[in-house]
Amino acid sequence: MTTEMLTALDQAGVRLTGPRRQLTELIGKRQGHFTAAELLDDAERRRLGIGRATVFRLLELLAEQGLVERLDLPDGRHAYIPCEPTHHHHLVCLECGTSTDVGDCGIDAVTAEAARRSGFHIQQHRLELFGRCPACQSKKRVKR
Amino acid sequence: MTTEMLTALDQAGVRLTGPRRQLTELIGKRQGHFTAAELLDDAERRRLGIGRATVFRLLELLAEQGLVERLDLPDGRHAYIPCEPTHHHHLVCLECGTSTDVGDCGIDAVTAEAARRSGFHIQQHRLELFGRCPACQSKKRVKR
DNA sequence: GTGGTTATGATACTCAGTCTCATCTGTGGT
DNA sequence: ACCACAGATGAGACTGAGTATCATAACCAC
Repeated sequence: MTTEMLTALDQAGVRLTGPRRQLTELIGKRQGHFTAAELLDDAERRRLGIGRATVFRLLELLAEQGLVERLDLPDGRHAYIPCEPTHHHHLVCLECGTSTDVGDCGIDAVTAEAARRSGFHIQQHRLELFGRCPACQSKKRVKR
Repeated sequence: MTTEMLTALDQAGVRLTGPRRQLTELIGKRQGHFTAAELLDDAERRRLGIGRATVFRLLELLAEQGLVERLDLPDGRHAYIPCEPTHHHHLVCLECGTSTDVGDCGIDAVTAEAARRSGFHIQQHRLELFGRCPACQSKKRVKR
C-alpha cells in the first residue's frame, strides 16, 4: 500500500523524499485510523528526526490526492484513514480503530430525498458510521 | 427558542444564571450554525464580561441536552447548531450557514445494508449534508 | 555531476479548548 | 425577606493541534 501511495505522489509531481518514504511506510504499518499525533509519535520513537510540519504537510498532500481521508471521530478528534481515491464512506470500529470502506449503499437516494424536501442544492455529504467490528464483537463475548 | 432552552436547562437541574440567560439569547439571535469563537465574540462585543470557559461550558451543557448539536464543517472547524433534541441530520448551507433538519429519509436502510455487508455492529452514525439553500441559489442567479 | 527548485526541520506562533481556583450568585429551606 | 452553601463564574495559566517563517538540505532533470 505504501508503494501505491508513493507512485501516486510521484504522478502528482511532487518529490519522493526520504521523510515522505519513511512516513508512508509508517502509515502502511498502521492498520485502521490514526491521528497526526500518533504518526508523529511513531516517527519520533524511531528517531527519524522528522519535524511536525512535515507530517502535517504530507497528510495534507495525501488528502488532496484522496489517498487518505480526514475523519472526525465522535469525540471531536481528527483522524486519517488510508483509502482508495474513490467516493465512499467509512465504517470505523470504536474499539480497535479498524475501518472498512462502504460503497454507496443507496445513500444517493437519501440525499436526493433530502434535497427534494428542502429545496437545497446538495454539493457534498459526509457519512460516517461507528460501531464494533466482527473481531471486537467476538472478543467481548469471550471475556464475559 | 431561547425560552425553550432555558426551561430545558431548568428541568435538567442546573441554575438559570445571568450568563446562561444572556448566552442563550445570543444563540437565539443567530440563525444557522455558529462557532464557539463567534458566540464569544458576540458576548465580548456587548461587553457582557462573559469568560471563554463559561461559553464552552454552556455549549457542552446544551449539547448534553440535545438542544444544540456539534457539527464538523467541511473545512475541519467545529460549529454548533441549535436543534430539537430528537435524532436527525443536518443540511447546512455553505454560503449563509442556514441549516435545516432532515428526518431519517431512509438512512436506516443504508446503515443496515452497510452492517450486513461488513459484519460490523453499528452503534452510531453521522450524516452531514452540505450545499446551498434555496435563498442563496436565487441570490446567485440575480447577480449574474 | 550540478543547479535550482522544492522540501525540510527548528522554532515561534496562533487558536481552540481545558483546568484551576478564589470569588460570586441562584435557589431551596426557613 | 433572609441565609447558607452548592454550584457557577471569570481570569488567567495551560495544553495540544495545526500553521507560518526561514535558513539549510536534498531531489532530480539536465
